[in-house]
Amino acid sequence: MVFSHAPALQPFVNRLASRSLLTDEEASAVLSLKGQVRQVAAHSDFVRQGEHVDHACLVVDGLVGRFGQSGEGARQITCLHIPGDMADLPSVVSPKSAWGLMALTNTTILRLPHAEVRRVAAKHAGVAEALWRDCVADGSIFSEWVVNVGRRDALARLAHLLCEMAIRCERAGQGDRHAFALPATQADLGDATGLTSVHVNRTLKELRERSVATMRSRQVIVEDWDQLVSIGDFDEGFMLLDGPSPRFSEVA
Amino acid sequence: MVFSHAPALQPFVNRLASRSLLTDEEASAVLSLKGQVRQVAAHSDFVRQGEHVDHACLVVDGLVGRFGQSGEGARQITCLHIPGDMADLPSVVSPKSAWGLMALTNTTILRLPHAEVRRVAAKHAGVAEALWRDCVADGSIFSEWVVNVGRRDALARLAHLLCEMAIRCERAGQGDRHAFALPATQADLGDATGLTSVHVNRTLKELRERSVATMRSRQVIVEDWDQLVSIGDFDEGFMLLDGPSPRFSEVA
DNA sequence: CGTTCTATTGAGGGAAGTCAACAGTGGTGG
DNA sequence: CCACCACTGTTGACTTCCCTCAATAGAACG
Repeated sequence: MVFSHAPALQPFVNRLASRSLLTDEEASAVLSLKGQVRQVAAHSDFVRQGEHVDHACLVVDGLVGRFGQSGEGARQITCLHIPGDMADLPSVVSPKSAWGLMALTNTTILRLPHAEVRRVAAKHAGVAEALWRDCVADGSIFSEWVVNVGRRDALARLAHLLCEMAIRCERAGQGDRHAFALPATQADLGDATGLTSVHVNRTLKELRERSVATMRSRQVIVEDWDQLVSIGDFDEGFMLLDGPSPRFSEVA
Repeated sequence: MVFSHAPALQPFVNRLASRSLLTDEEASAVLSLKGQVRQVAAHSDFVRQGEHVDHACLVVDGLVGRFGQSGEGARQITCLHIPGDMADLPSVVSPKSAWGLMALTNTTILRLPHAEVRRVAAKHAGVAEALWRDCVADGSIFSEWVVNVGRRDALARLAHLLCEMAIRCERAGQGDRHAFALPATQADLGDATGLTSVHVNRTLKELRERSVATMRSRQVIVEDWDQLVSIGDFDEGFMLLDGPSPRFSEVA
């Protein structure tokens, strides 16, 4: 059953509009995309690595992890997606999924057929440009995660992750940087930071004891933002938050 | 001085064409891009993190590292770029560079003004699509690096990196997977894998003693490809090498 | 109201880091 | 053409951060 998903799509349009200038026509073209709503149970994979997909998944509610797997089955989350994110936008352009997607908590997604997205992108160059830019923003986050996992110790890694999620939740209108939802287990955080759940536990304890941040019942409370930023060596430059880039679609 | 850079651009067109279908007109539009050739000395940065750039850098010859930095100055290379790669293609769409670029060896680059690239992308939707897809391919590699650095031990990390570079060099027509150039120091490899140069040294020694691969005078000799793949837990799926994806630019 | 996740804590081990010394290697200038 | 110097590679001894294993407590769920 297909009807207007505009309310579910609005956060995604907002996300696009934060980095790209969209005309009203383009914004409403995106808002009028048709798709199917799906519920995904906590801890279940809904896109497998290597699978060919013909739709993209917009996170409407919940939390999604994009992950890769090592041969021994160890999982590494490479990005977390919150409501308003298109978790596998790259698949629109490259339909064989090089990653898996899992729901970390009970999650609602909107499945948008590639054909739909492609049609809109083909018709509106400004939309194609915005989607391209959105992929670049995600790539920039992956890049920073390589730095995080490769060059920072456990305390800094977790602090960095919390900073990133704080800013992203704030911008998405889901709480603010001092209090936001992060419905992931300590094991999930370990998969995101390249640590074990045991070490995540000890590290969170240290952040708590230093009165920097506390995580309880899937909520993060940041008591000392500046210290969290300092411990996490966090510079938000990689998130590409400087406002819309000039559009070039119309240039002759 | 501006003249035809078609020979320098051809490898880039080949790279694009390996993942995207380009018409002859589109290919020649890319080939006719104007730019400036620059020499960059080994170990020098030529794009700084956070800098606003107005051109993209095509690697013509040599080896380039894309990197991020932690607060203590520790460098983490997030991607290596070989000839034919556009090292900072994402900047075309997001001109504030969230990463730095360094030459690992004496390198020749071709600086292509964003305005030029944007003009061609705006005129030829198929080129825009190909560039978007190229950014996605790079993003997929970042993602895999997160997995590599986060979930594999030193031996596997290096083996994985060698596999990746072997395939990429082979596809770019620079040697084959059993013998290719990798003009990086052991310290550089450490920056790429999140290890210290000392540990890279010990680990390369082990690969050598196991008769899997040898690195000497900036050349990698792979003696046992299958074992290298096995040790590195390498699955080339993430490189998006399955041939051109269908193009959607013309769809009404 | 048990069952099953999830969080917490301790003890011990191991992979990689740090520090330091020395050996190759390659480029440059006298 | 050789001598020097800076860079890169190699190896050893010691340290540390994080992992592994294991046991228990707490929370969520039916």
